[in-house]
Amino acid sequence: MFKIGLAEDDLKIAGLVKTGLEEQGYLVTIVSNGEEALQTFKETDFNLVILDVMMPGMNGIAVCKSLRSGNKDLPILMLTALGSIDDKVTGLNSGADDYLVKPFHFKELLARIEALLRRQHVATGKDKTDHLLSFDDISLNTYSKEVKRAGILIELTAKEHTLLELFLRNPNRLLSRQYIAENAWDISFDTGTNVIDVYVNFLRNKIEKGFSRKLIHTKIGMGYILK
Amino acid sequence: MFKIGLAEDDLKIAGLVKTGLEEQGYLVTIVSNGEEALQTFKETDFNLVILDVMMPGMNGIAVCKSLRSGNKDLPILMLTALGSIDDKVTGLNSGADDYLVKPFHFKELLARIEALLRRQHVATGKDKTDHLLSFDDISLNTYSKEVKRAGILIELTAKEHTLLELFLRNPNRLLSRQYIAENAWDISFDTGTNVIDVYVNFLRNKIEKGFSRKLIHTKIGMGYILK
DNA sequence: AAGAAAGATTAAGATTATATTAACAAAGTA
DNA sequence: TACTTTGTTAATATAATCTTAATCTTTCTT
Repeated sequence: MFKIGLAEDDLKIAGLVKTGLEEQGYLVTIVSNGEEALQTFKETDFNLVILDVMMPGMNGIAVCKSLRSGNKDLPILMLTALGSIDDKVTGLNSGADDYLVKPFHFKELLARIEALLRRQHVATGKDKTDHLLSFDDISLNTYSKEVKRAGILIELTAKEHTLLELFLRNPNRLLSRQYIAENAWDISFDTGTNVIDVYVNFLRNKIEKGFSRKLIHTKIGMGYILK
Repeated sequence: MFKIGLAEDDLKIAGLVKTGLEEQGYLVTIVSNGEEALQTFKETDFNLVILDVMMPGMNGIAVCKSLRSGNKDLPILMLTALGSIDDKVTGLNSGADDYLVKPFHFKELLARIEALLRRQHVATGKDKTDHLLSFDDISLNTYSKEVKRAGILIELTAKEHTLLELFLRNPNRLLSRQYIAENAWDISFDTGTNVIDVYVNFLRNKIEKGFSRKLIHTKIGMGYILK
């Protein structure tokens, strides 16, 4: 459940946006001037705020700067009737993440909100679609434990699954045998075992045989990498 | 130094954007169709990519989706002549972070790029490029273990990689054989070996052959220096 | 300039790393 | 318990890397 703050003095617009967002399952808090916005949105539990630039008293730009100085993570979307380029640039430079000009289509506002939230969540690692890992044409669902490549279901054993998950959580990154041993097995010292090699081989047979692109590559003397 | 990828088939626009961004200190790589975009921007060292939606062959939406599946972090900005709301929504929903309609003002593009990069930096908490070592036109990614010179991928063995990394961590600094032996090999006393000389030679063959500038220079009686 | 020292280059052999297979052990299931 | 599946170890084959040592080239010293 995402909590969105909306600072907008035009009550008609505010109401429409609130209704629309609530239909999408968002929790919306409306304020109608800059001071109130600053006061309310300082709270840490807002996932995103929408600021109108033109408001009585403190304007959106000032609110944005002030919010930014206290909370660098908060996604801020500016909303305004001003359409001139300089206004947009000023808005974005004051710390906003996006800028939308009125009149706007609700659909576009929604898409921009989603883009911002998506990014926020990817970056902070707590994406709501976190259980879906994918790379190239392979995907792994940590809930259903289903693995598919190019749409084709692949059956993996528990260890193979764990190993693939480790690779999918670290794409384009070389994983040393040591690292794999610690994270997919519970080996913290060198036991002289070759389980990892054997399992990489098992995994390759299942996810690469019959497909043209290789996924797991060997870097001799270093480890394995998914790319 | 941020590296930006630009996929745009209109060479006039591409040129203008490139020039403008380069004036701001960005490094810009242009491609002119979707397939090329996918191929080039899959590389791990782009900080942001700009995709035109309408391109010959694979379009921007498809490129965006595919890039997203491999790299969740990469900021993507879509650029297009289509101004309809549905196009914007489709673009944003395919994984883009922002969407700009042509004709646009360069100032706005720049402000939006800066907003995206700012967010990226804030969200990841630290310089996202601290695993990238570089000197002149050579770069080494300590995550993916990829080495490139002037954009060309160079395959190094484990020892060669370790040796290059040592040089890149000590640019413009003379490294004695003793120092190299201790840090890239595990030799702490003089064994009378010439492995280092041999490996510097191997490394030179891979990173200097075919390029005009020398990187590793010999200081007779002292050691080697990267400059 | 000649000889000595330092470094570059090459090739062969030693060493190590990896892929693959099979056998065995452990765990789960009927 | 017997059977099946999964996980682990070990052995082998193959390939790549690393090291050594010999020779060639350049630089330094006298």
